[in-house]
Amino acid sequence: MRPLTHPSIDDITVEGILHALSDPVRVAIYAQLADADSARTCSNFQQISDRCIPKSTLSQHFRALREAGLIRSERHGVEMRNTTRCAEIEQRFPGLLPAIMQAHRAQFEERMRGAKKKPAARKATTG
Amino acid sequence: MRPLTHPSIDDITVEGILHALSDPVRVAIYAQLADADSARTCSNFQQISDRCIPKSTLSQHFRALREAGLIRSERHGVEMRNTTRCAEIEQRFPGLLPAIMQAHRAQFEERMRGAKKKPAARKATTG
DNA sequence: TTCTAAAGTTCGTATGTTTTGAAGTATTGG
DNA sequence: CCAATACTTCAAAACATACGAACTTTAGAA
Repeated sequence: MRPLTHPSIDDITVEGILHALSDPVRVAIYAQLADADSARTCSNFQQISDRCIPKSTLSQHFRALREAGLIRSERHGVEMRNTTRCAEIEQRFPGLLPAIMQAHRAQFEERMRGAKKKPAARKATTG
Repeated sequence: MRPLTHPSIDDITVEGILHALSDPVRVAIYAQLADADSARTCSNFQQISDRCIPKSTLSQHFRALREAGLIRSERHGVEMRNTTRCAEIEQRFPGLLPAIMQAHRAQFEERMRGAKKKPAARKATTG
């Protein structure tokens, strides 16, 4: 088992952050970590999530977040505790994470509202 | 040539925006479009960019931006004029794009400063 | 110590996405 | 109609992602 690598704060990139958070599962994990202190471990998140995501897939998602510099992972006994690096990132890219998470919350709430009335609606303009 | 499709404002997602802007070429295109009114066409951007990016690749990048809802493309004669949809997006996800573009600028300026002194420096903590 | 369970990680493969040269499509001007 | 311009589409290779199976690490029990 290769040792966990975390990028130094200076090696964290905007592109890396955006790519990591452009996945619905990863942004949900990150939101859980940032929001409360719940879902700190891999299986903790697996239990909480409504969708059934395999362990191996979740492990890769945590790795992606870690290598993008968004979270820090530490082994505690048999489990892996994950925490956000939001304070560091806030210093390097002020306002970035709050704006993304705010937009994410807004979208989530909008979907909740939409789910009550119209089960599925698609639209697209042409030209 | 299939007609251009632009998502309606309600179908634009945070994940889609983040994914589109997680590519260095696309975020550079978007920055050009948002910043000045330069680089509005595909070949216009090709001339401005320092890297040599094939036309077909650029075309795909413009498509990705368009389908994420970030830009609007209109044919004017033989060329394609691209404009940002930032006003619409600002209404739907307030603060998101400004924060991303601000972080992008900060990173760009930092790279410019770094390029003068240390040509290449990598660091990573372990554990 | 050895066994077993729990929590993650890694590997291999199937599947999906991205890049790019070559060929194709609109549009304009001669 | 023909040539030039400015893209777009296609197809194949390169690269990335998902997930089951097998593996590693740690803790606690026997």
